[in-house]
Amino acid sequence: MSTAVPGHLRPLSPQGRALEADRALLGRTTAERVADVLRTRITEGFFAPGTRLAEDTIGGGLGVSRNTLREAFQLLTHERLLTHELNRGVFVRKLTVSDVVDLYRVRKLIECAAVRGIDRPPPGVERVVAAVAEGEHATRRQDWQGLGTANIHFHQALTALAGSPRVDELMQGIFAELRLVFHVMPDPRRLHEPYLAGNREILGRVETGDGPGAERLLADYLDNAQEQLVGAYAQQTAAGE
Amino acid sequence: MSTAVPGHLRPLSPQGRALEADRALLGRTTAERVADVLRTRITEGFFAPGTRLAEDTIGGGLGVSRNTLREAFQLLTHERLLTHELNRGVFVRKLTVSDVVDLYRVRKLIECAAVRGIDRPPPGVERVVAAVAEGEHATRRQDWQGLGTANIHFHQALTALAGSPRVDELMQGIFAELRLVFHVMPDPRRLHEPYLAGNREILGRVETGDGPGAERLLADYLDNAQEQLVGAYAQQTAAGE
DNA sequence: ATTAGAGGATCGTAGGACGATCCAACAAGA
DNA sequence: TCTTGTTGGATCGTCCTACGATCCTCTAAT
Repeated sequence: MSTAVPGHLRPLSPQGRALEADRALLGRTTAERVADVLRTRITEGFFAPGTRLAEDTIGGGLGVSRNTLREAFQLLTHERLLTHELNRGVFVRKLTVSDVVDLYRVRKLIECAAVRGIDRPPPGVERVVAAVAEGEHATRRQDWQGLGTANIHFHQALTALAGSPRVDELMQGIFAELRLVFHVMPDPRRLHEPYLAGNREILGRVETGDGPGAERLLADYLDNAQEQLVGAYAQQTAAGE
Repeated sequence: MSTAVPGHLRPLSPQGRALEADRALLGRTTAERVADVLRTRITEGFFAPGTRLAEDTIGGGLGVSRNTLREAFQLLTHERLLTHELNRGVFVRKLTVSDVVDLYRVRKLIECAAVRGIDRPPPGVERVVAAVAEGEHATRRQDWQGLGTANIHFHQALTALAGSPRVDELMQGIFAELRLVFHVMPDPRRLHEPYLAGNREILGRVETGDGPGAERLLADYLDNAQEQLVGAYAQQTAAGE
């Protein structure tokens, strides 16, 4: 089951605060760790969309009981990474075209709103800067997979500007779903490289506190990306069936 | 576990379509039905925030096995209605003041964005109209609890204008959390009645296709509501401890 | 070729077991 | 008195087994 931060321990001493990071390793159930493993496998493409994850096979392979595994499955089902069909089992999610459209609808709504209000260099820009650098680094190494990841980090950093834990969580899910889409697409370079320049441009606006400018760029950026992706994805999924 | 719509049955005949509504009762696991029961209990205030839900007690009371119950708990934990503490069990969530602040941050972000783009009477206004009517009806009957519900319906209808299933789902969770807040507040009339006029006013703007106007009203509305609620909630929670 | 079964695989749910963890109460020591 | 063990009970985390229900596939009969 999922962990809550126990809020009633004791007032944190400085040393106590230093250990806070390690808490993630402790207060976690097996189911959560299993979910972590599977999540990674899925988002990295090891389990392709449509793959069936049988309780027996996976549970046996990971050495956990069916109960525990089912809890992990449920976690991931809630994140929309798996779909669950009654009496048939769980499958790696296969997104429809209209899913992809909705993904971009949400992105436009949230990401644009997150930057619109900016009127000075906002707290949290460092993460945006870091993500752009990460993308350029990956490009130099011709690591297109890594570029895709950096791209996602860029947009996560943008949404983080909204300063809302709930929005961050929502978008984390959105981006995880997006990865599912990316994994059925060929040629990751063509998929990700075109947006590198746009990222830097948007970063420029954010750094100078030009929220409306950033929003405009971002909106165009996302419209473009959606058009590209949806077109290619429609073909891809049509071909796959 | 959660149910996916089986997409491979057959093209729906007219009669088949008529039965679609009943499917909710069938293709659902026990865990989901249990979650429904508990969700209702929680949002209606039967289980107050902070209440512990012991596996034994609840499972025995509902006549389901621990496995199933744990799945239901997990569902609700994901909806943030329960918190789970390792080796201690699950509790009805107690929101902090900063939770409430975040709730309103998200509402402002989403709801405003949902109405901003409007430039003509949008599809889906009927639901907004209906919600306003529901609120006025409840007021006439002095049903303040019902007014609160109508209020939530109003805002759900607004967010639905964005036309995004994912946004709808997010906001459904947000409003469920909000109910948790309402239940620790006394005097539901003072809590909900002041916003009745605002609702109608906003509806007016939406109906005439004045998106920006609706957004402005809504932003003020939400700022006000947040201020009111946070102040009272801070007192209330401080008093409760 | 279509349809109706039969069989096998897998899921949904129940129920039991046992170690691990937490909490409260109590005892010993500074 | 306050602090620091110690102990016991309650509850959780995880595993295991079991069995009916459901779905899928393959075969046999029309």
